[in-house]
Amino acid sequence: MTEPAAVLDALNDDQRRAATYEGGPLLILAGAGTGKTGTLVARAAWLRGQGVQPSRILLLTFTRRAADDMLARAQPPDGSAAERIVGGTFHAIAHRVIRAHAEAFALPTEFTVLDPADTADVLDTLRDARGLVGTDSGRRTPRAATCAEIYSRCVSTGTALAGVLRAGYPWCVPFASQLAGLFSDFVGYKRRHGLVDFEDLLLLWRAALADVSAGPVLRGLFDAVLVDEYQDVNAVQADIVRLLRPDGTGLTCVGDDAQAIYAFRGADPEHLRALAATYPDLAVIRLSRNYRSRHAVLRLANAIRPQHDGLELALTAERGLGQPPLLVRCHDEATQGREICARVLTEYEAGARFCEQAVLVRAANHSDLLELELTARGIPYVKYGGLRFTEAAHVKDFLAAARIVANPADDLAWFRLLRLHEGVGPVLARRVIDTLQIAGPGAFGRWPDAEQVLPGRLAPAVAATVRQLERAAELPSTAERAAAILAALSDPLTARYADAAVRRADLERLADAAAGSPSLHDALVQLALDPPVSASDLAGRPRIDDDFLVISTMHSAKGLEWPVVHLPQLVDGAVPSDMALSTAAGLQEEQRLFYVAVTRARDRLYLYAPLRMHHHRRGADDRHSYAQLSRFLDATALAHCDLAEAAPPRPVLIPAAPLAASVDRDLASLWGSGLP
DNA sequence: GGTAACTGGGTTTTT
DNA sequence: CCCAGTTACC
Repeated sequence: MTEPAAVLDALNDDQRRAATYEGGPLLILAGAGTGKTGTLVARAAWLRGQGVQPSRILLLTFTRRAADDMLARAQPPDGSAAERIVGGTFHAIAHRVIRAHAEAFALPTEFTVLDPADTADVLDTLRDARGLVGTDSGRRTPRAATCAEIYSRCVSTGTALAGVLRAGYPWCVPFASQLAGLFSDFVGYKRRHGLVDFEDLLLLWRAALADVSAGPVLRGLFDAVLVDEYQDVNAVQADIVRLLRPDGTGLTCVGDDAQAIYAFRGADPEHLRALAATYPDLAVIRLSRNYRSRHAVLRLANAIRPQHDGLELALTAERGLGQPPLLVRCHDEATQGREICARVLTEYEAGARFCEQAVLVRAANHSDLLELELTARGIPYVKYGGLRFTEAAHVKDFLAAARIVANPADDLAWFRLLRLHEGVGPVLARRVIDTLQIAGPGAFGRWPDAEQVLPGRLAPAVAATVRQLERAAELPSTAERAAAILAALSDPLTARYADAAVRRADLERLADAAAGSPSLHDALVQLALDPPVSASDLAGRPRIDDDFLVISTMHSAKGLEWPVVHLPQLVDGAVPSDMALSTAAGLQEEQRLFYVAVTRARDRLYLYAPLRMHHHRRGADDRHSYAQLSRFLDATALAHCDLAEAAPPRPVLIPAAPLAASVDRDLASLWGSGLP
């Protein structure tokens, strides 16, 4: 552990003032790249120096990576419990609290945590009863995942259903009463089955903190609370922080309202702006000396940064002038793909390895064409964001089987596992589950009855899987159980997926990762709260000599930096996303997202704007449209950029139509042109 | 009656 | 590419 004094010596004046602030509640307004993490770590060290026990310091973050990062820097990894700072994501800490007092929350000790996909599955099974299927009087009903989003938005913003629908889902307004019914069914279902979703984790923690007898106990566990990325808290999380530190003593919040990009999951930078009203004695310390980016990059960043009264901030460069961002106009998306490849290679030859360069996109599919081009040219890349590993079908199958082994009463898991078998659809699966009376104890014991429900030709395969899972439940170690589950799924997976071998390799890694947990249940909670971003993520870091270009969504890039950053698709409809254009708030969030993307670059920043956009459509009618340069690149912003034109597409040397016609004539001659 | 195979329409971001 | 509706098969 580094001594507090040494940690403080490494700080600049503002950072040191923040780290050693002795008054009441403190807001550190930390711009991008201003050494926020180091300051927070130093503050934790200073608090220890002031005699605060590490175990009485709580550090709340939004990603586990951020939590691990800071904990690793703030304390030795092998200290005793009393020497360790308590840290994690809001959800992870909530889970810890609830699990420790499960009986007070009327939950089984090993309650199941529903991830958002599980939530959508539950809603899917419940929505028939509320007439939320198919097309209702010509209108398409919201999809299960959309219902889940709406539910989550209501809860995490504390807004009534009607308001959420009006603001964000106007096309669902006609279904308001069905949705209301669905949500109340959903809550009932969760309570009956001992299920807890992400929102519940926070709600239950907040309820405990607000409780007359439990509140003071939970509050009293900590002397200091440090909250990272405060601009990303939702209403419930803001309440939790307030309940943890009602008078603000020992509270430190770090954030930057210009980097708030999670409104879609209920976050609102107003909570950060409201801190001053909540705590009249709030001190605000700004960190504006930027140690990441060159001055030329920061000029653009400062030009596009949205400012708010009382929280203005402009970044000043500590790393020299550098080159201005380069805006490259491209004929179309394919040209853009070639152009990015070319510039990635130029940078590579100039000394920037692939892993020192990142392509940041607004939506995961914006890199589709680029990926084709990268593959064609043999440039290795890894992609972050977009589809998550745990959303792949085979991973869900494995997790369902694991959930059955951990808790045979999990009927949602049974539903998925049974349908994995050839010939078993929703109706048969439901019947089997009803026969097994899954909700009660001893479900496995009733299997012989359930087998009678299945047609003779299907029963043996399903029975084999179930027997193996039953035996897996009796194995002593997590590792053995995970292996047994994988073995049980072997046959059905092979039958279901053409690429079963690849998928099995994924699952072997998953099983290995799970083997490290004290119990199968712990492994499942871990996976729900902190899903691996990709299959490669599970295997640990790629080897040190491996060099991959990084493709990431702008959201997943938050908090990271690269020497060279490429930002494609800077046209209206992509950046900003057309999904966000209808509201002023949506557009502001897009602008903050663009700000986040720009401030990831250390040395060089490339902006790309295709002038012609391709729209994927099945069949022959692929369409193109002419694209407007992103509205974020107005005259002020462009004044800080250099401009370039991409190499034009190759001219057409031979007109294609006559060639095609001659090939068609040759083909026709093979079977004669006319039939008798 | 129930499942699989096909077809047509819609695609953001994630703890 | 996923999802929902339709059709064709057991």
